[in-house]
Amino acid sequence: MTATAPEAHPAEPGSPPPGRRERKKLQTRESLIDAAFRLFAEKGFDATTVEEIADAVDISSRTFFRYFASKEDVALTFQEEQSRALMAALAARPPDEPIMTAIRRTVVGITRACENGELGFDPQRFECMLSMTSDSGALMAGSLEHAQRKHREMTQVIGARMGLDPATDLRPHVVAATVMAAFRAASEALADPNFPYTTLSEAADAAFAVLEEGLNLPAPQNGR
Amino acid sequence: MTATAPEAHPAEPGSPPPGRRERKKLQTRESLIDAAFRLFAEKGFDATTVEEIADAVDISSRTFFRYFASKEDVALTFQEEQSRALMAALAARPPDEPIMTAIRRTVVGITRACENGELGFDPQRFECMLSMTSDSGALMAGSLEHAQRKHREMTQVIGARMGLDPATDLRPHVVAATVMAAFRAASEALADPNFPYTTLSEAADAAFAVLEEGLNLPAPQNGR
DNA sequence: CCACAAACTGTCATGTGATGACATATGTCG
DNA sequence: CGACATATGTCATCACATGACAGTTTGTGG
Repeated sequence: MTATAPEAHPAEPGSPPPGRRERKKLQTRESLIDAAFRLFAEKGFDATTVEEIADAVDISSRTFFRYFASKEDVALTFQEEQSRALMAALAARPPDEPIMTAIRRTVVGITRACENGELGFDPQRFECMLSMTSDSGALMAGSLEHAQRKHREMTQVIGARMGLDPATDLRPHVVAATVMAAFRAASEALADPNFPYTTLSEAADAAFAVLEEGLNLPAPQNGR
Repeated sequence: MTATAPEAHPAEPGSPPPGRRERKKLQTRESLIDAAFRLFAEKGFDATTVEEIADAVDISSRTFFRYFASKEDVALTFQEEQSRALMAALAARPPDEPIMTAIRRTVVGITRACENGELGFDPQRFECMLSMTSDSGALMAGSLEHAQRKHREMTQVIGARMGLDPATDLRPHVVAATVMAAFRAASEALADPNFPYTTLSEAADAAFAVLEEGLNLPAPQNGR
């Protein structure tokens, strides 16, 4: 968690990964993720040990840690892809949209894509992540920390879109944080059975709607 | 982190703790916190081991874990007190204040109190927490998770103040999340030397100001 | 094709956080 | 004081994580 990851990213160079070595590495990595999520879904995050994951792919646990910095890290690959997609989609929105509108549409769009499995991975993983995250405190913590790190990138992207320098203007920071917040509020509402929302994208859309209405207003007792 | 805490709270019953046993327990607890923060300040959070903390108070490390559920937990006692104070202060605001205004004043007030040591603990701890949290990923994660848990209480308090039921209305959730977000944005701005803020309370006030102005507006190139 | 360098892997050892089990010491109360 | 509850220490154990070293595979160049 705390240490720097072993940069085992999906690889970026030329489309045909030059050597067989690279291919094998990628394959091992994917197998690990697969096995991990299978076990997570089956026994939960905390109850799954690194050794089990490693055994499932027939490598030593030591080697596992050469692919992922921590157990959380495997699960977080998911959020990593998600936020990568999100950032890209945001950058592609028409530049004349007001910022929150652009963000709302982006977030809701990406979330929906996740739910529908249009993002290159099994939508079951999406659901798996959601439940695991609320079950395991450790994963929750890791997930929040990951979001926090992404937050910084997000601030840059938002700043660029707003034409404001995040180094000197607070506004991009506040916008970025607020977006995360809306998303988080949506997650909680989704977990609560009292709410009518059945999908995260739906709940997120509602949260953004609240945000756009403005927050300060409803003074306690009189219809505003 | 993930497990439930050993409910070793400051104790709540009659002002004079009945027996000597309770007193000793309380004292041990305080000593542990003291020793922990001394070591944290000296060597950092990650580099301090539970054994060292325990040794400093001359108890076994096993006993340490009977007082605190985890190493993070010791550091988080701080945030615990802080959010307790915050929640109380919020509930005490005049009920006719618009919600965000009430929150802004509460948060800024409590933060200032922390900075000035008016909250029953050494303000150095405040600073210590700030730097530790940004240095240690583990503590950062723990801190975020703690905030997440507090978030739920906060949502209730805010809901009550707004006269809205958090079980069926998204708005209290979004407000609570947004407040946390503003606070977090302020923390980051404070860490960045480019910003002119020298205290967290100052940065937080600025963040809330941005929030009150509204977020959606600045379309990229033309004055809104 | 062979030799060499680089990189991947396994094994072993170690440190740390966290928890269960059990015996012991200490405070509490009749 | 004696019975009881609770706190603590010791010991054992597990899981995550990392460093060190050796063996193996792969890529490269003669």
